[in-house]
Amino acid sequence: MATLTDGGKPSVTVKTVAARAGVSAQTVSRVLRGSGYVSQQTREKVLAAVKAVGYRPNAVGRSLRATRTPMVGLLITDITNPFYATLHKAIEAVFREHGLTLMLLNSDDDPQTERQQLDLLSSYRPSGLLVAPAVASSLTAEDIAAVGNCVLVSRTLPALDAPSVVTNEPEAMREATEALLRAGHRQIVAVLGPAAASTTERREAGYRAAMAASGHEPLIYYTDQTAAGARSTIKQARHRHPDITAAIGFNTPVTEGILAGLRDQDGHCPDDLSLVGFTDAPWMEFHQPPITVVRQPVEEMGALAAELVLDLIDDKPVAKTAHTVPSRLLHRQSIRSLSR
Amino acid sequence: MATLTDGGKPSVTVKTVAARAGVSAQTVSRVLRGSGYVSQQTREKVLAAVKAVGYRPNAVGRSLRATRTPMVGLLITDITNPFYATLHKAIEAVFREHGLTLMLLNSDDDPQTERQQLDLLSSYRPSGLLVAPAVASSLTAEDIAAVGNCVLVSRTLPALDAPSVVTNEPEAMREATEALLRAGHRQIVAVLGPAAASTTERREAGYRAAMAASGHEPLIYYTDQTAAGARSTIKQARHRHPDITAAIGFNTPVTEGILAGLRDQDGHCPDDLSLVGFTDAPWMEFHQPPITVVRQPVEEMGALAAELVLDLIDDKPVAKTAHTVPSRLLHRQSIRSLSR
DNA sequence: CTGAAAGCGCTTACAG
DNA sequence: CTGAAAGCGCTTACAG
Repeated sequence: MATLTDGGKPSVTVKTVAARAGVSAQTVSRVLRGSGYVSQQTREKVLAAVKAVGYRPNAVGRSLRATRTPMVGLLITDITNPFYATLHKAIEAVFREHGLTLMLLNSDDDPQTERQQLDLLSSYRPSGLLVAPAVASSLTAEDIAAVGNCVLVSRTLPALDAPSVVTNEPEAMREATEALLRAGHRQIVAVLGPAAASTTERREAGYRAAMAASGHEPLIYYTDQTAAGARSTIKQARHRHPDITAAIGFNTPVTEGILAGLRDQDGHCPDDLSLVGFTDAPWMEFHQPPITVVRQPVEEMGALAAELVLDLIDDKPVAKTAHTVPSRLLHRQSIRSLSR
Repeated sequence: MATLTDGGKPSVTVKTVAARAGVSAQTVSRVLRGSGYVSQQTREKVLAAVKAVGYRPNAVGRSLRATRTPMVGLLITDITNPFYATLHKAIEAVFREHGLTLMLLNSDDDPQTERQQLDLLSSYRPSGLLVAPAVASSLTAEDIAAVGNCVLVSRTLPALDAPSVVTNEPEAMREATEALLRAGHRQIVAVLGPAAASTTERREAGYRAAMAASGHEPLIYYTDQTAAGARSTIKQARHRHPDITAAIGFNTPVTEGILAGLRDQDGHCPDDLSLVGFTDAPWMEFHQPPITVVRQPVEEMGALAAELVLDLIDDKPVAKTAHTVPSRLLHRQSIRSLSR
């Protein structure tokens, strides 16, 4: 197998094709790109030569000449979070139609790794960038401008005045909290993500608004947004506040962690703890009880974010504001009614 | 924002740095790569110049010269299948340490898309490739040799004589089936993936072996390996064979589909249907009942596959055989005992 | 220890 | 409709 540096056999390039077809290299290029006028006869000769010599285009040469690579980065915190996996799929589908490659980069929610990954991406001179910034992200407006055509997804960052795609988290979270309040719950713990994340802030605001409006005390726990973190957090919370009757899960992993922790304590949902999740997952539908959840339109968010990047690439005007896609509360059966 | 073609301001290259530092371009290159001898004084001058002019390396130029890109492709069927998401994460972690970028490509389990994605990857002249081939994959040994340093993951393909990383599916599946048989089940339906997939073949073989050894009739349904497909399949199976008492789920999505379909029919696990899954997922632990499952060592499989690619790149000998990582059955509570 | 030259594969002006 | 020249940014021999 080839190493990174060995020469190997002389490679097949446009020149090889040109020689075989008896034309010049740029005529080959024209035929291959389908741009400019080429006579039918020449085209056929070239195509035949391409087959004959087994030519395979080299994207690196093309990118170097173009000073841009037809590639967009997707810099997220964790691909094993199903929200991001679904987002990736939706974005990729849009870009593929437009001949753009989506390059997935994991930051592990670590600012240093995030910066490394961005530098890496940036070294390929990509055409655009989609980011869900890390919690303590150190990315600046300049970092992002250096790549260009950047859109934030799900998470935003005050320092970055880029367009973003988010969902109406405050309203959706308020609605979720109100559903619990309406069922008679008063001690409702919100198990959130990292305090510094924009998603936490926005969801927390909705929770607080609902609690304040009803005159009840908010109870908030921050986590690292993972199932393991939420699992120990919910146990701690229930231990310290035995009067908790309901919980809200920040995202799918956190909701999983809440249920796992509850089970660790031999508790049952909804008898011992009512639950509302944020972001749907397949298992929530057939879980016993089925989990009431704020359903985020993940595919729609991905598609919109991709379209915004395409608009930026095409120099179309894009508002540097939050583009909001609505979520809605999906009532299932994880809320126990406390009304008597 | 920049389009793909506009010139923009003159870009900062090694030449810019060289001019600023009063040295030649290849001295800059030497300092940046840390290769060859450079005097301490020169190194400092160059580093200062790099900062002063805001130089950012261009990987495209480097790759063109090297005729290889330090990038390995991961061509899978569906990133929203948590198995692949976890696999991606594990592989990426290994490659990152070695300065290799992992490029994720979705085939949607469609042979045509798979070929397009491989062509795309191949146009970047990557250093290696990891593939879980599509069901009716048309990939040939030549296709793969053209990229080089290829390792198959999870799924294999007879036409491809490449090293592969798999788990001991026949044994693990046999063990899972035997656990059901031991609990007194006789009508056990195996809800598998696509008939043509190697994973289906291998898991089916284990299931058949166990059924044959116990003298009971196998009952097999093939699916498209998605939750939606399995959902309608299990309903159909239970309708046609009302005596079914147990099911085996091919992978996480199929196991989800079985539970969803069971619920659609107002059935309950394990009272109306015992269940064993293949491939663990977080929710299976706290589901009521917790799901008994064959746990695949996904991270380990990913790490091993990555190491094999690294070995191939380094021209180390790698056996073109299946490298097997053991799975084991994790007993939880989704099997109802029928013994009286 | 450092530099001048050449070339990786492609495509963009510029001619004809 | 087609071609000769140049250059995208980098690094590999080859000299000194």
